[in-house]
Amino acid sequence: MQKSKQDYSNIDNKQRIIDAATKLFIKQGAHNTSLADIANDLGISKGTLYYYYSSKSDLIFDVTDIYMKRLSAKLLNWIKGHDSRKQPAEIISVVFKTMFKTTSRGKLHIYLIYEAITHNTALKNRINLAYSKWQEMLEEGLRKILSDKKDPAIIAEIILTMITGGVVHSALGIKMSPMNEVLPPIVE
Amino acid sequence: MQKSKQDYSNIDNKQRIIDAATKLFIKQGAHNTSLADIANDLGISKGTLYYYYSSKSDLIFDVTDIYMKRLSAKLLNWIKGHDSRKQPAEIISVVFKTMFKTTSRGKLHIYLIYEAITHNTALKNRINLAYSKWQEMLEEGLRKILSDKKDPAIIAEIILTMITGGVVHSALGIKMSPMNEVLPPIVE
Amino acid sequence: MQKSKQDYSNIDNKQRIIDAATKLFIKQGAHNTSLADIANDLGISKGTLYYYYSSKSDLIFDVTDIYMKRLSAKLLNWIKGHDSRKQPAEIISVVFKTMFKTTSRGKLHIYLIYEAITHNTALKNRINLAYSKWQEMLEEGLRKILSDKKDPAIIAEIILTMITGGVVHSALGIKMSPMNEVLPPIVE
Amino acid sequence: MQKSKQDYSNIDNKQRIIDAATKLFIKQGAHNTSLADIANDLGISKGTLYYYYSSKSDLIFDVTDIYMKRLSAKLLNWIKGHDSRKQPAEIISVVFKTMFKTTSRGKLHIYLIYEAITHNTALKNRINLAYSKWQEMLEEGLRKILSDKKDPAIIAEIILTMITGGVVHSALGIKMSPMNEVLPPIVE
DNA sequence: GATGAATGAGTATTCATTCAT
DNA sequence: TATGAATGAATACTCATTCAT
Repeated sequence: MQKSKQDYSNIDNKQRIIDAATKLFIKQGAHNTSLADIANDLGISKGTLYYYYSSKSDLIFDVTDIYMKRLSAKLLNWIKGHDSRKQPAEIISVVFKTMFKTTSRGKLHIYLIYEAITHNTALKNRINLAYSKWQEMLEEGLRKILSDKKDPAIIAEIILTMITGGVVHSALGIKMSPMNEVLPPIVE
Repeated sequence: MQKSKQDYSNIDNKQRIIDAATKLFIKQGAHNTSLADIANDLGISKGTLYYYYSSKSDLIFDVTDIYMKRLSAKLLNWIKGHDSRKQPAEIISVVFKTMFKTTSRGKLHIYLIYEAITHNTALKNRINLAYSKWQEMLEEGLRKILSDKKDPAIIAEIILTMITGGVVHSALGIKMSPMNEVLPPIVE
Repeated sequence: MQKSKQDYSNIDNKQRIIDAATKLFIKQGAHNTSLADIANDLGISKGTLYYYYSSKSDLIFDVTDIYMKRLSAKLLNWIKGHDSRKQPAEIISVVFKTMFKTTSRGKLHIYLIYEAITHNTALKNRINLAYSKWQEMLEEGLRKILSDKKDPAIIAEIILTMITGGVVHSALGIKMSPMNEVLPPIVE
Repeated sequence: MQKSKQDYSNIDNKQRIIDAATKLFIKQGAHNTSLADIANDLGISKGTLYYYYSSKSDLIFDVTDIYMKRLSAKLLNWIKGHDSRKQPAEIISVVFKTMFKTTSRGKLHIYLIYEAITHNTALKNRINLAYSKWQEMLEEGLRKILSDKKDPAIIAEIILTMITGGVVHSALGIKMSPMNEVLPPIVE
């Protein structure tokens, strides 16, 4: 029992670190956030940080992992829950908005992608994995609501690409038209 | 005369610096390229670099500026030159290809956007400006080839968003369907 | 009874620690072996290590102590056992070989000496003690096999110095002639 | 001219750094001397140190190189200058003493060897090179003063081994008999 | 006896920037 | 114009040691 309790607290501490890191990454990007920043934010020593994470990239990986899992969960919820009596554009608009809102949360998405691209590593694979899972989930969800003329695979790909592009544009402050104007030409 | 000649050579030197910087930014990203790297590559001293650029972000700005101008020029060429007898999807596919011929050029795009987002500054405005110009140009070009049912403004926006998203996906190594499969549901 | 049993196990644990430390010191040197390395190797916690050894240098001392005792024992065996009908050079060659069978063991010798020199302490005295004992033992052994013209004290000193030098040279990869070519000018 | 002057001062600065490093290495060993120590000692910033030496091991290499060259020069002087009317033991005693004195200067010799052994690299080769040169030089010198019965190569090897061993012993505080008692059994 | 957690001082290295000449 | 030299603040990472439980 004691052991399990200890494990639990250990996980809690890791979670606390991830939370703080996520918060700071959102503000400044991973590259511009030092381990000292994170330790300071948590009121712990840098040494303690290293007790839980033996390198900065390990930490970045976990931040990414958890972030991606959260997005996947949201997508899954949507697939299970959407009301098929509505218009396709309207339905998809919800996915888009949900993912977009989470995604554009402080540019984290872009920062993590940047890390993946510049420092190669496992991160790229992790993000790739997430994207192919999303592609599958979206396809499955779209199959139920699209007319037979549309290929769910292609539409899913378009939507994913637009989500990524939209996140970047939003971080750049480029204005986007509302979804109910943008989506119809694609899905209807 | 002498002055004008000096100015000219001054501009040449700036251009040389920008070229070297661009080359290195493509390879390693702006953040991971030191001024020493650039100076070395050119065979000049860091001091000389500072004679032409009083800070690293000034240099990054100029690199971005020139890069964006070049992309705009490519887009303009397309508008003037495209053959309106072809299918819309096919035509737009060419835009995409001309703008980001190589993955490495796509990487530069992301790197510069990253700098713009993380270090705020004038860079963001510069990129914004480029994007709105592209939006206009695309709209104008699309007006000639789209059926009346489609709104060129919305389609232009979709295409631009997909270009940005596509560049990112390609840098991540996410497989994309060929444009001529992706675009039809949107433009036809 | 219980107490004695506990003591016994306590000694066993210390011995296990010394064994692991020795193994790692041979590979990486004492300076480059962290207490975490040793604890990991043993599958115990760093805390436990500190239960048995209150500082790293205490541990190094014990490693040295046991190592030196083992070498002394080998030398003693030689003195008791050598066959005086053989040539002196041949006999002494055996001493050398038994003491430093492997280069790795030779490396340990140097590493420990380095610790003794850089961190002064008791270590230097401990090693000194070993060397004077070896000097005595060698003298005694040589007395039996050398011709009367040779002073066993001086010859013993020469041999010990050459052993130390030889160990260092071997660790450096400096080629050495075989002992039976080197020793004759000295002992015969 | 100005260039040559600048080069010269650059070399002077490198020399100043090497001198300070040597001094501190003698006191504490290379491993225990931080670059901050050296910079402080010189009253310059760590950044400046890196202007001249791009890594610590580069600096250690140069310290070793210069130290080895100095020893080689001393040996050369001896070969040119010794008086062949004296007894062999007496002559060699001078080499031994000269090298020994320089060598035992603050344990530097051992520290550098330690670095070579633990951190492999180019250092080992550099030291190896020095040793083989010394072997040759000693051989040449000995050929002139030894009786025909002695093989100069073997005697040179013995002497070098004893120098290395003697340096270590001296750093450990192990007493050595005077050379005129130690050498005769070897060279006469 | 044993351990997990926490620490803080230290270490090599990087880099944009400044400035006298 | 051009540069070599100097800097100092920052950064990721290491490790012996302590201590409450």
